[in-house]
Amino acid sequence: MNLPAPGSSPIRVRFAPSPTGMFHVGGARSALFNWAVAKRAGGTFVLRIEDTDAARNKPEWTSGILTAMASLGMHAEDPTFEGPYFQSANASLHTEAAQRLYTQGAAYYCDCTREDVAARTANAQTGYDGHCRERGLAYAAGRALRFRTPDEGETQVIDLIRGNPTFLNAVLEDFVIARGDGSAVFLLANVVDDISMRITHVIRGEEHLPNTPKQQLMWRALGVEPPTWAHLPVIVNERRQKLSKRRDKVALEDFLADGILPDAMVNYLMLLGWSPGNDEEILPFETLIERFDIAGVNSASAFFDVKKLTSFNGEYIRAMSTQEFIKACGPWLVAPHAPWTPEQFDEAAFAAIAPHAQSRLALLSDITNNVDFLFLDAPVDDAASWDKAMKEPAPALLADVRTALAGLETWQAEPLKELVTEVGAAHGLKLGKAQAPVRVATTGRTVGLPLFESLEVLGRERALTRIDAALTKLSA
RNA sequence: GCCCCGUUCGUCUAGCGGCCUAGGACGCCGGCCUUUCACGCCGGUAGCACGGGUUCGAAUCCCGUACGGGGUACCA
Repeated sequence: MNLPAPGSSPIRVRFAPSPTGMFHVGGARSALFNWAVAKRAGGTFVLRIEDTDAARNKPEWTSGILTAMASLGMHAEDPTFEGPYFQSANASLHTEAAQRLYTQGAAYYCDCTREDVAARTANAQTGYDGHCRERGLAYAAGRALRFRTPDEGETQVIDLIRGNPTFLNAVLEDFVIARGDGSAVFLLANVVDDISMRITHVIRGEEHLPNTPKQQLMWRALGVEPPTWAHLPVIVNERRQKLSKRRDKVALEDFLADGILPDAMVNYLMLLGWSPGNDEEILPFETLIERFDIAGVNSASAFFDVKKLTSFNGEYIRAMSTQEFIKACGPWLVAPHAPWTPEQFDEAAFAAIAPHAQSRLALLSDITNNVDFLFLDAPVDDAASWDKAMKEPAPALLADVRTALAGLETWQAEPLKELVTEVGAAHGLKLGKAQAPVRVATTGRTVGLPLFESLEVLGRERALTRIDAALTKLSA
């Protein structure tokens, strides 16, 4: 393991995800909070991949984590970013530490089987009963190493978020720190890694809080003062259960693939469990970092509200320049998202219509349906829209519009609007009603981008062809 | 069972003993604007889990209760 030179930076926070093949939004928030703490304090952000189960780990999972973090602005190129390190690379240090604890008398070997323990402790309130504590067993294959927890006193955890929870040492069982084959378990490995990387702040999910007193005991047994902890509240679904990848949508990449902008995601995630102050919520990441205080993070679990995320996204979309917006739409203008071919796509037409789309989208992925009428040979066939718009007096109106359109001098939004207004009036219809059949005939849908701007971009020829097709369909 | 954590509008939160007639944001509802749908603007709805204390005064401090969550593996 490639360790940093000592004394290089005052604060070192570590983010330690396990590679699972997907980057969870909860993990993303945790990474962001770690990152913010490191940045804010001018310290170092250390990324350590907990690849303990190397057999099940796949290299692409690790790169997936790196890619996901980079998409949110946490780049390995950043001078305050250190790593990634791999837990598996530190294995020899882990077993050394276990050895040391045994030599010191802080740990002892135990040959009890799970069944033995269960039979003896059936009615007890704590787990392991300390059966082998004083037996003086030496190491032998199959014997686990247990940490000798104190019988009295209490262990106080210094936690920036939840005050300082204290645990009675008496209820801490003598937990296993190394398996029968000599390898260290996660609990110990973590402590050894954090010590060897000189971590000063551990910010992680609250599911680790009950482990913390055990880890603190090990830090001290290893001769090092424990770090400062911060246990983040979990993120829950609408049923108040911890977000699970089996039942909930939690993959960061899924949200990005749906057209959530990374900046919007970062902004939203930073506000889950924390608030930058009284008023504004939409703030650039730099400002959020400036105001961030891990001690101000709430201790209650928070619901991941996709609606609010989406609303933020809409604001971010509207804040972009037209050029940025056009660029951001890129992925949704080609297959598999778009139903048209590259040959059918018209860059200039898209650029012309883009500003009208930008002001009304909440999700980038919605761009496809909004502009498909420009690139498909015929408007989409939407029966509901057709039935709604093509009632009487639509046929007669459409025929009149068609005739007038053919003779229109300048094919531009303003004159087009005047024309439909006039024809509509002749049929006793306000523009709101009169535009509907024209819209459905040319775009296929009852709702969409501003009609006359759309027609302008569509062009006279295609507009007339489509209206003719609609008239034919109506008379059939 | 045992241990730990939590509880302010539906949701995310502000609040850290008087500024609270509890503020903002998302959602929802209504209105304006309007070529549909949106955007934008204006307005509205709705909350301190419950019960005891402490205090001149409590959403804020303490103790219970209830309800939620997490942990309790030779998993991570």
